[in-house]
Amino acid sequence: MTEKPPREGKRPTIADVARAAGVAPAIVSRALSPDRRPVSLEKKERVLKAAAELGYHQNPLARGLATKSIDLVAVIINYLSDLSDLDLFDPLLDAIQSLGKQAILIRVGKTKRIDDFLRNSLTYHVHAALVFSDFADAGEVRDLFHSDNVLMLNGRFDAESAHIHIDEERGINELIHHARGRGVDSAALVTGRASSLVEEARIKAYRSACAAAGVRLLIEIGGDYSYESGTKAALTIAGQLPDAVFCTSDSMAMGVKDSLGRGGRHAPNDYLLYGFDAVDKGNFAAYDISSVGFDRSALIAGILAYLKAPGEFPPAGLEIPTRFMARSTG
Amino acid sequence: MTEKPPREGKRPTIADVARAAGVAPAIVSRALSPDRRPVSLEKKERVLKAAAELGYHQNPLARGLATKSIDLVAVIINYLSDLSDLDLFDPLLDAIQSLGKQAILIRVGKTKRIDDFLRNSLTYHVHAALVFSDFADAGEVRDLFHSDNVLMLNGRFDAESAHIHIDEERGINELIHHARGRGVDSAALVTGRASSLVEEARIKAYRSACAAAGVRLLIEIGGDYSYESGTKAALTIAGQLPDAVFCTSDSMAMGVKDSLGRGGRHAPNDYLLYGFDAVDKGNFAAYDISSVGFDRSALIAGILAYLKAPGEFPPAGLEIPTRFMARSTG
DNA sequence: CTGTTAGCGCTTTCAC
DNA sequence: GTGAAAGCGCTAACAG
Repeated sequence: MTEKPPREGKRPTIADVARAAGVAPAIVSRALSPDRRPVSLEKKERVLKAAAELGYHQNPLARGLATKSIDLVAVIINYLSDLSDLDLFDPLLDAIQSLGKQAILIRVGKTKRIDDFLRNSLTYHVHAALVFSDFADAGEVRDLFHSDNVLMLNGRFDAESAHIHIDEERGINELIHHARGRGVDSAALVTGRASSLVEEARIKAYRSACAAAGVRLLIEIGGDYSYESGTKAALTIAGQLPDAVFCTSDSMAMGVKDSLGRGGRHAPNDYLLYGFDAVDKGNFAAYDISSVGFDRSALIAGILAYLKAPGEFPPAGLEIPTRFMARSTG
Repeated sequence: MTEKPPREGKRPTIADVARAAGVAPAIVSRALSPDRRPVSLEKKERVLKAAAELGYHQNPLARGLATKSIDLVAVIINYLSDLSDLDLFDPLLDAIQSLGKQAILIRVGKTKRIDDFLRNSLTYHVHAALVFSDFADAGEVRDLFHSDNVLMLNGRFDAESAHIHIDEERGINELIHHARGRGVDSAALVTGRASSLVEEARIKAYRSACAAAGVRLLIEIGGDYSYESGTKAALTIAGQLPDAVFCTSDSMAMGVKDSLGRGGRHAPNDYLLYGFDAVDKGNFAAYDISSVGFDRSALIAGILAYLKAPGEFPPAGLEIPTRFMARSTG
């Protein structure tokens, strides 16, 4: 595919195509637009032919400047670190690209001054922002993006903001119910970073479900979702092993399993073990941990619907149910 | 932080700041530039003050159009699916952002017509492209990007292209040597997609290292790097269990371990098991698999150096050695 | 050092 | 349906 721009070293512009096709630049713009715009069929064909011959490709910067829009979707996350991230972001990237858009992945980490590195960046002008990170609430995020197309997926939404909410309560209730049914009387809860609203709600759901079912929560141990923090938490738990250990992430449950296993305590014989996330990619035989999960393709579909027509997204947000998934540890 | 643009509903432009500060637009541009550009200290201060008061933020689209450059780095990958991806891309994102740039993640998948969805996109205009995917060779990639700043990390480099090469041969030689030292005489090799140049080289390295060390390669089984493909491969291997099983990814080794384990065959007693990648995030106790790895921070540092000064990158490319890492399975 | 001018490449009025 | 012209917001080049 050898292409020779008319001017050496420079890429052909719309003006070059116009000259080659013998029409005005505006006609080229219309002919090449995906929308149906008024152009005679004959000229349109001439333009298309000329564009192909010259190897013309639109400059998205110039178009963006003129239209104040850009086919970029910002995906804002805390970290890319968990197995469940793989399950989610790989299909998400695919979905975004299937729309002809591209994803710019913003890893917030523990940055405090997020706006410093957002304000002057392209991110500021994206078509839409998908906020998984809990770094900011809906109002702050709206202020941070030029676009109003902000989809909150971090639980920090308000009346104005589009959002998708994972109904974790339902799955957690099922889980506790299941544990109770297997005779669980006492339990330990291993949690993630409490600074997250989602995590906070998750913890509360465990507490109230336990209370309602009559499961005594002997201890709560703070982790950070990671495998390592699970192994550490288990050290504390081992002292007084409860009937069950609930973890707010699968990775932590894996850590708990290995750590307690080293002390000869094995699930489900010596205790019941429950994780959270129900990762697919990480559903290894050695860690077949009962968990709470949801239909990721439903989430992706919801996001896709939002990206396609943000205006038509249900104002009340979208709700995605979770379900308890029994595996071998509980 | 309430900001009121001079014109209702519109964001302040450089012209607004110039007016407020009583200087010319060009002065504002210079004053706000991160580079040291000729501006009197006094005016610079006036500009900075006015900009702050107006809540001015640069429009990167306009700057990009004028300068033909943009602070965006394209990261081109096949999939985001493996544990080793987490180990690599999380710190990589962090590194890119530490440079004030942002990463646009292109997931090629099995797309054939990659250029269709690249040509008209912003990707075309990025500051640099980091090519992990093996979708194209150096020449094609150069043709695909406006920028000449393409760093090949997929093994498909040529004399002209900047590249970082992971010297896998070294680690593989060490691994085979180690296996041989433990009495391994026969082995099976479980491979990934052979379409990848890196994988092809990896397979060859195993073959020649085995030949050199006197290890008979009884069988080669094609997988796709995934855990599932490892479990499948093990079904074939189980028929005639060799002394060792070499896998070109840790995930496949995990699958092999579980699958053979179900048949009562356990490493390292019944056979030796070796993976490849030496993932950290996925170094779970249940899968403490001997593997080949490299210093990921060295790779990140190399990429960072390239992004900072592509012109000063060693023309011969950068070489990163791998090492065998003995764990409990071999 | 400063300010004016001329674009970057595209889309969008708005007359014709 | 068509095309001239006016920007989008910014920076580079050039005189002053």
